[in-house]
Amino acid sequence: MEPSKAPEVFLKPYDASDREPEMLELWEKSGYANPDVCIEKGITKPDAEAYSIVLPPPNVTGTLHMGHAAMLAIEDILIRYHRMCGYKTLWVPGTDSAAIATQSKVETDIYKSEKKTRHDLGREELMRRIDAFVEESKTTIINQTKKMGSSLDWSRYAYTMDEKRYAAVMEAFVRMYDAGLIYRGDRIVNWDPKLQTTVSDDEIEYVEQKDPFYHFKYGPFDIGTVRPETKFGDKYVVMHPDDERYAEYKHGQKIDLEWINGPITATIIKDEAADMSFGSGAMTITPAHSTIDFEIAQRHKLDIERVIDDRGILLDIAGEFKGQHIKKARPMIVEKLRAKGLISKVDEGYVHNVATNSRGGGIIEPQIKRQWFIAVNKAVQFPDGKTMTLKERMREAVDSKQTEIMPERFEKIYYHWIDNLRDWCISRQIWFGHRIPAWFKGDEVKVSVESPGPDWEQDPDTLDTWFSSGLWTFSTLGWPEETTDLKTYHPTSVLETGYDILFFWVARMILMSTFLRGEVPFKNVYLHGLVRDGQGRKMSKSLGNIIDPLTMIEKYGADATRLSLIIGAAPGNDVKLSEDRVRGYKHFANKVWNIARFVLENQHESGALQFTLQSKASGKVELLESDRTLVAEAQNVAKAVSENIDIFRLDLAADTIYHFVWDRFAAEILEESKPIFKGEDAAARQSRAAALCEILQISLKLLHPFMPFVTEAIWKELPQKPARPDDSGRSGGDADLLMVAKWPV
RNA sequence: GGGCGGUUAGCUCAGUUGGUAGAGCAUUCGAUUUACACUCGAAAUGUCACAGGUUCGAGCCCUGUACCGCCCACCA
Repeated sequence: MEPSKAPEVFLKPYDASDREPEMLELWEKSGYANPDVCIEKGITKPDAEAYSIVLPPPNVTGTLHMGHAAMLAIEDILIRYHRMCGYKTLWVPGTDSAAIATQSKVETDIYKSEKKTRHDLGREELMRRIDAFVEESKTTIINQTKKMGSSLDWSRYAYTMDEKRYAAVMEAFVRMYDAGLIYRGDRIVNWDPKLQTTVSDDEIEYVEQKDPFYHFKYGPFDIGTVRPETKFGDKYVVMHPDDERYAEYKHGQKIDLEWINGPITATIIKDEAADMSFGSGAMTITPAHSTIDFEIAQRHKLDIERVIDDRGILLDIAGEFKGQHIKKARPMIVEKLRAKGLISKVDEGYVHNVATNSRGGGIIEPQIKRQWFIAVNKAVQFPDGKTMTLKERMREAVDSKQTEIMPERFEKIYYHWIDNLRDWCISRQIWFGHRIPAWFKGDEVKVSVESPGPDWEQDPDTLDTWFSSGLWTFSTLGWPEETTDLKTYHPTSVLETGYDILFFWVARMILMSTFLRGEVPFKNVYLHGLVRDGQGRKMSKSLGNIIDPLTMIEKYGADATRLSLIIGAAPGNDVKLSEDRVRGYKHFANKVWNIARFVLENQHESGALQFTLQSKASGKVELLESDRTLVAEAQNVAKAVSENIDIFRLDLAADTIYHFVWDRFAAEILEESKPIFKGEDAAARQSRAAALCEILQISLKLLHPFMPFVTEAIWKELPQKPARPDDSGRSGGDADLLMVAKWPV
């Protein structure tokens, strides 16, 4: 008996760079990433359960890095698995404007090439430049995203600054304002003197710094500071009420003393904020430039006076130092105090944390400013009738398990964040972003989407980028319109993202969704780890240890790149990635390819692949007992893989199928088959060939979510697509593309 | 200062309700035409950080210690 030939493509090793673009085109043409198409073609039942993920939108102006690649791989696995299982499956793509980052990038570029600042250009011109930059660079990230094999529904693409999302942001602001959740007030905020804008608490990064720590004689007290330049206005001495060292001083008592610019009268304040164990236990306060001092001042209704302006220049109160920049003034002030004999001691090398703007900004200077805030401690009524504060609601969402965070340990971190949450400052003084729908006329303020009249001026500020991001799960689905998409796909099934943005984003989406829709934005939060280099270091340009996903895709294929990010990556744990790892999985792709070749070369024994799944129904060929056992084994693997995916253990799922395919199917089952095919027993040959076909199919399906390209490429070469054994959910038999074939469980 | 995670083979890591220590990569030796050299087979390597405790039995549970990493925090 002559062996039938496998299709000729199998005579060469699998070439990912050759086949992947072809598969991408097949998928794109099919439209199967769009659930509406799947329903139309009878692949998905119209009343099937929905499964949806909204892609955390990458920065429009960025390029794809391994973190994105990991995110795309994980989400695509979940999506492809559920699509194959028959769910009405939607994965919504989008990009983010990343306001501050984008604006400062464009500003920097302009300054480099033209020596012009944004003020030279003006607001309109800068916006034009930014739009042009965004337009140019967004195709880059979109194309790179596609190369990973991400089965996103591009017909639903959203951009945070597009018309619909913009409208959603305006609507959200107005509704929250009307509900009394958004207010405008003078409060102490984080001011970035470099970027000239406020920054939210979460965007602050503490950087360790070494500075001299000065001890001053402040009347009878010893006070310390690293910032002498803020001390001009200090006229209150604060100490703990229980501090026995200062028992003789009474709250409110006045003391005359000599200070930087002459004699002043200081007032004693007893407050528990003073730490008895730190230094002398006594401190002076600068309420206008320190959050804690501001709070003390408010508690005791003390005077609050600004010392430093928005650019870091000393004000009138500094006397002879007025007009100086704080950096330059500091040594001069120290010198003067020293000359007056007011310095008692200097500790060089005092290590402390300095607040900086994590978005490439400067050192934060707390300032009192009139800004827009979201009140997190104010009780309001939610759409579902509940009345509570935002904080309480955010806690409840997770506490009640409406939203489950995985790995579970992150729930604690989430609670901790909420408990320490203060009112959220949402206005920014940068130009690129969503405008605040507030209108001013003299002292009057009106909040509305449209201008109230010709003589009203719009608030020049823009919104914190996370305000719009908070709406993302539902603004992408059409909110505020009550669209079919919104009803079908919200709350979304899973929010999958890196653990580093749990606070920035996840918590804010819960806030926005519960308030504006009365429901959580997602049922599950799955947090993946960070991708690091082979030695566990962060990937960075300066270390030169960046592994570029696109390079890996070119060299080893997207399938290999995906697997390298999945296998061995336990939920929430960082992944250490090396090129060797990616290479190893390329070998695996080729292995699968050759398994298919071997099976196809022997298919003549069973009268073509179509036999396999039909055999039971038609009764044409009876599998031998031993072969039935082998098929059952593959089916058990399918069960194990499914169970692991269901609990987000993609690493274990991938590991299971990997080892079954290589160590069991290829190494043992195929090897054992060789003598059978050489043998004289025709029934045994036929039965074995049929079993191998069956196992191959199961394997391809199980592998497909993890390595969609090579499996789809093999599927395409199957001489005859296997017909489906049953039609639960789909009318067209097993599909033309593996992407929508029925999951084998 | 508070919290979280980690410590298992040379390297990177699994080990899911406690039951004789595992994988990949790397190393060494060997093989080869009914798939695959992007292959196959075999070998070697471990006081599971340390010290106690619970248990018939602990990598796993409890207590403590050490080191590494991360997050949070307004010590002036």
